[in-house]
Amino acid sequence: MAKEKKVEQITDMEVDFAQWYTDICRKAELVEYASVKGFTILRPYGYAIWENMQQIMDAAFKKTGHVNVAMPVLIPESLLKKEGELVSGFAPECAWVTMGGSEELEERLAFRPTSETMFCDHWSRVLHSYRELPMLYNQWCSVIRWEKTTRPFLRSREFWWQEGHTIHETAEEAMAETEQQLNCYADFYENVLAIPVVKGRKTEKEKFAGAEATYTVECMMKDHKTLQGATSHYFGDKFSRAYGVTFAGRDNTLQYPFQTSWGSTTRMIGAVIMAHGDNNGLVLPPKIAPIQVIVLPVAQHKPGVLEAAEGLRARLEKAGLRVRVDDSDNSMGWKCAQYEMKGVPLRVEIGPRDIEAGQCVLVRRNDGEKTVVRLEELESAAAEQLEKVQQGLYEKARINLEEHIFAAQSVEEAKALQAEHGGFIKTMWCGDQACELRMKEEAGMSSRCIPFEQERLSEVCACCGRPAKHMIYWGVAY
RNA sequence: CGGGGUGUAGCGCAGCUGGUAGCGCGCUUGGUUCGGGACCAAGAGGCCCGGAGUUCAAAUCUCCGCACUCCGACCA
Repeated sequence: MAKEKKVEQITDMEVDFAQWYTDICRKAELVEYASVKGFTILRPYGYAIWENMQQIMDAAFKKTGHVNVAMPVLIPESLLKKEGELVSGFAPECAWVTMGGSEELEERLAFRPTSETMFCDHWSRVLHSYRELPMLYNQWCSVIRWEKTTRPFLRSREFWWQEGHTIHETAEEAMAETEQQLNCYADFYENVLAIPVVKGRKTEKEKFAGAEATYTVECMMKDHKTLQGATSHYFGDKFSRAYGVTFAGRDNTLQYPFQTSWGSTTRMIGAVIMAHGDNNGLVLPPKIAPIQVIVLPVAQHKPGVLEAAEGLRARLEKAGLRVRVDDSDNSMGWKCAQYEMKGVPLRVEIGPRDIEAGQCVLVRRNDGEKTVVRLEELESAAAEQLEKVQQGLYEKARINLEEHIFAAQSVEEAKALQAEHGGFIKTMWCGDQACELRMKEEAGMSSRCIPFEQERLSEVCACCGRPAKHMIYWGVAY
């Protein structure tokens, strides 16, 4: 008989996945609601996860020649309006500033929902020659989109992200950049977040407003709904023409550069929660965990125990790990539960009996596996266990993805498969938006992407029976 | 933006056949505990979401807002 749980109980995911998710966000102290609807506060523990993500991604961006900049938060309406598709895409969710002090503004100013317009406006002034290309810019900031319904990390009216914006001399270079950055996201998801992805192209209906093509990494959550992980867009020269961005080419003719943009957001924290979390709480991949190892002294009042625990902390820190000791006088059980809730990947237990035996106990968060190790092997053993957590998480997520991709030959079959299993339903598709709308209408699924890795499931579109152009993945998305 | 649910102590809730508040956890102090969510004692903590009504009297009844939450539509 389980004891009554008294510390911050969270709802089981099988009972109510949405409530489980919200419970983790709040009780692991990642996020708190702010006083304006749809706005959230990233608390220290949640922000620390974001900082770790930022550090790793930022280093990857810099390695491929990108530099960081900071653009203004406000966009004049006239500037936003220069590219028609972008405006119609984002206008419905813009927040506007209409007053400056007590004066009504001549022209209202939009809070940036995304910054293509400002990058273009800037480039139209500073770009002169092909010699200055490419310009590989990125910015870390928050943007505002007036969403109707909001959920922590997954959809809020303000969210933090990075937006990369680049311009290139040729279309080929810009396409290569788009692909490179998509791969950068895929690598980050798989190697850092331990979440496997499906790479592909968005349909016309789902692509970014104003883009010529949008590429995406799609992931599978534990409730078998899908999440768009990050996107990379190819713009051609559409925006540079709209914003008058020009340069003198090698042949001294005036030319328009080719452009890309790519973004990833704090939604990735939501992805981690729903890809790895369990009924005991959050489970963090070691590479982004604010605390990678929690050292718990057992019977800490006994002489020598706290000192031993501190010694382990010092050694692990020296080995480059993020480590904490909990020497509060909460019970052992409470502490175990607490750090499980917070998703700390590895727990080290040390008590009088261990000290006497010259050992300590390592416990993995993802599968509860305990390993007794000699004290002198602590550093290598901890590193090894953290690696096993990373691999264990990826492996479980990979199986969850692979076991939830189903092929269908008709809308009815697709609907039935989705209802029974969730996941990605793959079908052939003629490329017609009418069929896409029908799938949404009748089966409740949107197109997620046209995977790069194509299969020939049949010769005809599952919706209309006409000749098929692509295999496409459908799903219920966050 | 449509449909449901919920707003009372930090958190979870009770009180809702009107008479200005209570329980559990947490918090503070002291003590005993400590190998998986400990125990005893003494405390601190509330414009009962907001605004209008009805009434001698409103957490409770009536309207109107607002927020959160879930399910759709829209979107990272």
